[in-house]
Amino acid sequence: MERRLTQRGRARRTELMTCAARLFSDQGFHSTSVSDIVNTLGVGKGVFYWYFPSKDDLFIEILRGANRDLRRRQQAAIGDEPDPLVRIELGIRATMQWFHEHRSSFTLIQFARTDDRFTDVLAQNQEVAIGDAVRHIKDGIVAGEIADQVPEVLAEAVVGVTERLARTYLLERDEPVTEVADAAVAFCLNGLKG
Amino acid sequence: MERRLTQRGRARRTELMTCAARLFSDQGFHSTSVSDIVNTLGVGKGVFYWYFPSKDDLFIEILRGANRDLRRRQQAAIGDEPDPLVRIELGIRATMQWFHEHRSSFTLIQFARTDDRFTDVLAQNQEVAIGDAVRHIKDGIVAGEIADQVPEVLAEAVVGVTERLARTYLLERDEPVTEVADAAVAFCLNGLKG
Amino acid sequence: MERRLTQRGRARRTELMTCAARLFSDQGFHSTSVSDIVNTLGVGKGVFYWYFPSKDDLFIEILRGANRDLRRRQQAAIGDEPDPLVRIELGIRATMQWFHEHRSSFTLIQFARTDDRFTDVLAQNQEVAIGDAVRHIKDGIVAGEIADQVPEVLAEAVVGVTERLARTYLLERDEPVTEVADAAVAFCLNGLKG
Amino acid sequence: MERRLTQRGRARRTELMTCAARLFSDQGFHSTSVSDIVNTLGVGKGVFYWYFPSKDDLFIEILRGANRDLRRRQQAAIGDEPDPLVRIELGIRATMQWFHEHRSSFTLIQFARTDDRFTDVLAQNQEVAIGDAVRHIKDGIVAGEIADQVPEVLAEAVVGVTERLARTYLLERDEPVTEVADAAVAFCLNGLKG
DNA sequence: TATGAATGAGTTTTCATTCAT
DNA sequence: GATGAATGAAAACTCATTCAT
Repeated sequence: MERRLTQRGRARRTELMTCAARLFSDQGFHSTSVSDIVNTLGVGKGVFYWYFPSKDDLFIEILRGANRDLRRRQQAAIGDEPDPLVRIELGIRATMQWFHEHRSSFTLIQFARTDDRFTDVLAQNQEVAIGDAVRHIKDGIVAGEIADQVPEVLAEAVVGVTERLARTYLLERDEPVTEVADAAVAFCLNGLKG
Repeated sequence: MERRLTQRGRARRTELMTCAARLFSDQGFHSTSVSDIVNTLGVGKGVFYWYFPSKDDLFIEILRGANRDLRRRQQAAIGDEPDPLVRIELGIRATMQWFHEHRSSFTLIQFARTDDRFTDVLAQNQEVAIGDAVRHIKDGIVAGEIADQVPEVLAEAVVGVTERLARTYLLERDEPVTEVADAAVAFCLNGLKG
Repeated sequence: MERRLTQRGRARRTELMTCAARLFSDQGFHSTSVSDIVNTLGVGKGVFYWYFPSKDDLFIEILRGANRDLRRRQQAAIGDEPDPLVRIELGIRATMQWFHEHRSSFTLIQFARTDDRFTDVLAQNQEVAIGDAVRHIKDGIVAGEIADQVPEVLAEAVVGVTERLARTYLLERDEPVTEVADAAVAFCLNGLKG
Repeated sequence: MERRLTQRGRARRTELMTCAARLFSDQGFHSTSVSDIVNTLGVGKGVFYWYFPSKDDLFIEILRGANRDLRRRQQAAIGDEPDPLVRIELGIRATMQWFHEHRSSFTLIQFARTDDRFTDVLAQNQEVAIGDAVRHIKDGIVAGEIADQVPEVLAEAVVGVTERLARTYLLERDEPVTEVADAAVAFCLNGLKG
């Protein structure tokens, strides 16, 4: 049942989501209990269930929110750039930057992939993301700048490189974003050109 | 405590590991209880704790075993091939094939990355895997066949592409291994050459 | 604290009681939360506690009201009929009719009997009801129309028949009231005459 | 999943059922928590869930067991008595005696009627019980000893009288069984003869 | 070796009630 | 009078692990 929230209510809700996202990413979804969350905020346990029907639902909302945000960032970065290859480059860089700023979200997405209850949400998100990339790649193929391969496969490859470098160098080793982005861009553009 | 096992004992142990691996990958590590495992095998709960000190330990052993197996496969595939690029190609293909044959292991590795208790084991495994790839890449750079970039970064990129394509096309969509491997190889070799 | 209510206030109060009675009888007392009640009416939770000190109190009031109503109906039906047996018959018929029109109340009374918190209220109600019947029966014995047995026991038997037939045929099978009442009357009058 | 129980296991299971039945009937089903049950027995909470999948299931088993027992008692009492009216009388007396000895079961049945989760079980039980009575009544009608009315309705009336007198005089006032049974028999036989 | 039984801390969730605005 | 927010004790249930036999 959708609840009508006051100003204060909306603030609480956001507070819960932020707090939970951090705890989930730090200790893992399963190791974070609802008690952990409400204790961290210093509120009663009922508060949680006033705003979310269940722990799972909260997690799903976090996932959805993260994806919405990432996509917004990508679109903003790409703007109305005409060259498909440049669009892809801008997309990779924006993604890298966003992962850098939202490490916790990154971890959550990784986890969500391993639990049946969340794979659906993820699948929807992925479809959109891959769809975006595919459009640019098709443009690039038409323009003769990208090898004539199945665009979707190329898109997956680009995403694979970006995510992997982000995890290893941004999350685990905390290296400078720009350099990591440079490496990803270089590898991907070469991979695409064929 | 290391236990001295009889012939039959070793068989039981393996049976437990195989069964657990399948259940973990099907339903997730957390959703699979020790009871699930022993019930599936139709044995008592004591059996489990006779062979493994804890559920975590069992999982770690599974991970270790999987990695040992994958590496063996890669090395066998590469043999003493002299050309570094071909070595990389053979490695990618062997990996793809192995993922195809051991889907469940793939899922488990994905999961292990999201839980602090297992990241250590994974890190060790990864180090070895990346180390292998790095050697080939360095050879390739020396031979002038690969762009002069940080070899480790390139290795990560290759692994990123391989894993991603494996997950999307082998696990989720069950497409023919060879084609997926072809795509991975093509993208990676281009990405490496610069 | 007795509250002085405005016109509108009394309406609200009645609305709450009616709504709660329906929910209690549909889903059971325990399975109906105060939230359910106020949500059904589309009001805030404070409203409930403005009109009733607690959920239990509300239920008790509902019980009292139902009984008051039933008794009024019986008395109206009996009027100043002189023949004791006819008085009993009219009472049975009125009761049956009332159960027919107030199924939910019937269910609530059944439930109340199983919970210590409400048995007191019920006991009082029962005493009155049995008392009424006992008077008619005594008159009947004096008039030689009813067997000379302990009047209270006979009264209980009559109530037993009436309630049972009401539950089985009115509530569970929704059969026509008159026929059910006929059957109850026939059995009871025979039972009484001895 | 059906569990294979040892001697000791079966004893525990019975112990749990007996204890729970008593607590349910003393304090009510809802007011008795699983913790109450296991604490009363001085065992851990897991024990409960080792033997029963849920609190509801336990309750259902108790209901089924009680009914099985009551019916056995009725059949034993009736034996191969040829006269239908005497059979009914013996049935009423046996029932009364059983209610006397199993007060707690009586309360439980009353409660079960008010909760949707249990009405199914009850309905099955009732069908059997009414069916038994109906057979005797039909015989009685054929023999000309019972009024020619719908047998099922008569059966319901008999049950109504028996239950009501049992509740009022055995449970609430603890009067001697034989006298209560006498009263029930007298009223019912008269009611049946018409 | 193997089994069924037992433990109990820990988890998610519910809900009657109170409170600040 | 009325609302949404907050409380927190208590409930049902889970499950890794240990133990007696």
